[in-house]
Amino acid sequence: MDTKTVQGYTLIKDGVNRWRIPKFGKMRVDAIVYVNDALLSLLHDDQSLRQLVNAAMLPGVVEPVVGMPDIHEGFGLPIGGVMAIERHGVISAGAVGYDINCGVRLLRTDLEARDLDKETLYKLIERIEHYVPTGIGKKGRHKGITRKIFDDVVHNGVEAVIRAGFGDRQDLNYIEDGGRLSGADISAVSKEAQERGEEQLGTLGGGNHFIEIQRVDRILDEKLAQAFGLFKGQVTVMIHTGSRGFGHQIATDYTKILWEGAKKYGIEVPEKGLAAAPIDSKEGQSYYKAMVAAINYAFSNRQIIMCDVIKAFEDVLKKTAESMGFKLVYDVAHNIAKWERHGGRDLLVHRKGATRALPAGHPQNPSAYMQTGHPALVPGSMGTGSYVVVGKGELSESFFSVNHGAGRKLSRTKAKSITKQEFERAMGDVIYNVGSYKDIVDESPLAYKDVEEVVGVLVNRGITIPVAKMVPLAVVKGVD
DNA sequence: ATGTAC
Repeated sequence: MDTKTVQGYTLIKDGVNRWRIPKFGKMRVDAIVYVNDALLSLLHDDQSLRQLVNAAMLPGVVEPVVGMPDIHEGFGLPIGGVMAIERHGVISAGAVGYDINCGVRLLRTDLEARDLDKETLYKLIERIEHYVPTGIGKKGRHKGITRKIFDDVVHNGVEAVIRAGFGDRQDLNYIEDGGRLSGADISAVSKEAQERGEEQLGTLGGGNHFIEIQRVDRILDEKLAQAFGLFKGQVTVMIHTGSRGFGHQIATDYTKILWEGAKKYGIEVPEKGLAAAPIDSKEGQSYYKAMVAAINYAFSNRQIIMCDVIKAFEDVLKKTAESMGFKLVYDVAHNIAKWERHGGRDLLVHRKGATRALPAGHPQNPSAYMQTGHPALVPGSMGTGSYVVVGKGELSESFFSVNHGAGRKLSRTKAKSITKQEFERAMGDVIYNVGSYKDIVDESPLAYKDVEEVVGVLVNRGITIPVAKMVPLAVVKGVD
């Protein structure tokens, strides 16, 4: 029997790139981690496995809790964690994350990367920055409109911003859950969160959020790529952002409320980050209503940003969106909790740094992707590359989830010690909008795991099909 | 991730 000890836990190898922590102590279910040896050895210094083990102790948790190959330490559930809870179990804000419905959107075009020279790329990112406010605390350019439609947005999602003129009704078919979950209730959201939300709709934010102009570098599955409108040498645009200060405030508010709730209902919570209350309780219900408001908001935020990015391309290239072939490929959430049907029962699946990936034929696929499975978007770091994959095979164990990115290897603090030379070398020819490398050094490719390796783990495990790899040409990051 | 602090 192949075993390893990491973070004091004994893991048993149980299949290709699959390690099991059998339940012990207060764990109610086993934990499974999808990693290879190299990625497992990166986990020695962090607390991600302990966090996964702790999640396995929560009431109502369903076998197994799952760690993805990009797993690393977070607040509560690790980033790269999946935790499904049965109907009468608990809901946890920390298992969704501070950036509720952080997610990724991919746009395709008919443009060829070879037609965009450096000067044009610089103009494009400059123009994108003109339209899309970036950085922490920034307010939206569309405040006049977004304040008016705010209530509509949180309850009805992307449909509301489309009604206000951002994009086309067709877009709804290319967003997870049609860009809206039901059950939002603004009255469950604090005044403070509402104020932050009204002002920040249509902004990118900071940290790992980005807008990237990419070139399709490799097609790995010709048939699926064609179905997604992707071809080699093509220009694509990837947008990575979430619910900004709105979701953050909700997460902050409810972490406190659920912590008190846990005490009130006598739920043993192993750490503050996993603060949780019964789904059926007043506190749990309120969090769900507020969380869904933030989910709808984040989908809408990416919709507005998409429209602004397309406007920037129209300005610079002096062509219409239509003539450039702009089309939304897909939009996925990777910090979310939602009700899903698994194995004949309704489960509240918490995904934190994990992406849903429904395979071909799964009834929950949007109609456009029923025959193929929907694209799952896996951004790497800003200097390396990103993948489009599709789920396949034994995905039910992970509740139809795959990894969400490369995953951090160095903490932000540790990444600060990367030198300018190291940073520039890692960025290669990629153009970026930031003057000083110091402003984004913690987002250096060197701070991230190797996306090829991370994606390869699930490919080799037989639960994803790689479809296309995109490499960055130019990236817009937010700085303070 | 985040008006990065109760």
